[in-house]
Amino acid sequence: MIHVYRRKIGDLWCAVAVEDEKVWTTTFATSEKECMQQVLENVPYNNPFQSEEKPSPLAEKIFDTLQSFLAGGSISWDFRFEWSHLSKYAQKVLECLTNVPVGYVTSYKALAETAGGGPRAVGQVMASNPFAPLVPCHRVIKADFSIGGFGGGKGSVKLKRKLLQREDKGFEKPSQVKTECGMLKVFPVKFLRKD
DNA sequence: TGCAAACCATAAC
DNA sequence: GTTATGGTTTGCA
Repeated sequence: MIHVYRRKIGDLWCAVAVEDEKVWTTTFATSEKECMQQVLENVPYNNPFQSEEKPSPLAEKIFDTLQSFLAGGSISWDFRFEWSHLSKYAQKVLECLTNVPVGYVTSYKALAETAGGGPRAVGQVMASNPFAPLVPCHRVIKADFSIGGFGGGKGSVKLKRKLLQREDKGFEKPSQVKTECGMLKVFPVKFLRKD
């Protein structure tokens, strides 16, 4: 049985779906309705699930993590994602992405160069990212440093920008990080085009 | 700038 | 097997 929980953290709604010690999906949105809708989309359709008020210890831990993340902190990865049902390629892209630090962004292109495939394929993976925002899909932008798209409704691109600006650590120069697939280029949040 | 064509993994037929 | 579809990129006017 999969259990779904929700909570309002700051000005955002967050929700998680967990089963035993595994995390199926996490998500966030500006409204409770959107948020719940997104979680349900990521739970395999014929799996039984139930929605509950009182968080399990694991859910509690994830909410704590989300809270510190939304306050601008980094994430501790001491829980297990259930992503074995995702394609090999998707797993690879998501794994690479987890290495992008707070205060930096990367591009669809750079991610494609490291994880394989093409920029649009990377976009596909982002669009169906089951672990937002823990797997930081909001830190992926277009190669020209414009903001790019973002899942989940209308004002969501604005939300993406807001999240990134909240994460800005004042870094000045591009860098690269090590991933299981090789080096990945990352850029300071500052590089982002204002528009 | 703005538009068309190439790009690559998936989902739907 | 084939076609359509993106959170894209590039080239060329």
